Amino acid sequence: MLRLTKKADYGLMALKHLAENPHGTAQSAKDIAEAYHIPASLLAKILQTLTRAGVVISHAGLHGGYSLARPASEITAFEVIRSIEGPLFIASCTTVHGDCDLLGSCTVKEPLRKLNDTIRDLLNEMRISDLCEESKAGTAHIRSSHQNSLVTLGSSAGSHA
Amino acid sequence: MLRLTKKADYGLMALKHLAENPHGTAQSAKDIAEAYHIPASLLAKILQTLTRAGVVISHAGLHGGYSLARPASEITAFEVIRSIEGPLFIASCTTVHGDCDLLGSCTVKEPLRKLNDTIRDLLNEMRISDLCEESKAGTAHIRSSHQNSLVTLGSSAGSHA
DNA sequence: TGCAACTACGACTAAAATAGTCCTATACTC
DNA sequence: GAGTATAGGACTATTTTAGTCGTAGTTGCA
Repeated sequence: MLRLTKKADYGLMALKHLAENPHGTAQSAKDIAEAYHIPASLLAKILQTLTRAGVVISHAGLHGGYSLARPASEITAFEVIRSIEGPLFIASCTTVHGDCDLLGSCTVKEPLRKLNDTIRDLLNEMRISDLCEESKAGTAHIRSSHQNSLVTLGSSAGSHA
Repeated sequence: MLRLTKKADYGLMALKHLAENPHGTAQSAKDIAEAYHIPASLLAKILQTLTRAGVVISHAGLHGGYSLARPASEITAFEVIRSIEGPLFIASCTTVHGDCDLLGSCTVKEPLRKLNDTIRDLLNEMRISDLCEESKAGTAHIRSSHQNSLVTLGSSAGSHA
């Protein structure tokens, strides 16, 4: 449920890759794509989108490529995903303007809007630098301040699969 | 981003409808579908799925239909969505078994898994009865304990297109 | 100056998921 | 047994996602 598209996945991976690049030098879409075995031309388009969104900086020409526009700690997962996937809403009936196909007859829109806000907020607090820490530190923490209110549910959720 | 399918939407709406049914008598898929202007045959299939999942009880024959298998307060949004959409994971590369298309090369799987867990937990705490309260009480609260830490971002998210 | 390596971007095709329909069988009530 | 309902599989249509291609523009360097 609630799936990210591959493009968003690839985008996050590429940004993480750039963030981990020690020298901050530009890396070509092709090189990054090869590192993760993803289609180079597709990743190129994704990085172009992220360039327009101001998340990365592009550098054309020989030895060109992409680099982060800001420190990894200042780039949120939310802006990356929204840049790539566009502004969507969890309830499929609702559009950007808050409209609803079903108009008055849709009764779940409001409750879902709150859920949507919460998820957006979670993504807003997740940074590219967090992705790096995760893989380095083994099992880390996305945000310690959340843990008391949110991660409590880890136990109550054991009933799935 | 992170969109629910229409089927899940319809399913939640139908369950909310059943939960609000004062007498607890069975309601036919056709009647519910007409109330919300959604395709009757599609809703019928969704309700059949929910029947198999043990969320609703079906009653064939004249004056038959569907009713909740349990009190609305004991049915979570999570089980409804998972029943309808199947067990998915937020990272598109990951399957039910925790596999990843990209295998070792996917670096964002782990951090996203935590996000996935958190979202699942949120859905687990959201009950059908909550959907009903929302629309009655006007603007209610899914979980008051969330508001201080999360809903702050409503403002910070206004910066996009 | 000219080539090679890169980004930029729109048009396009392919594949997969979602949405919705149809048909037949079966169950139940009156 | 007639009528109304669920059960469910097969099917089609639509939309979204994924990925490709071609061309144009930019830059660095020999």
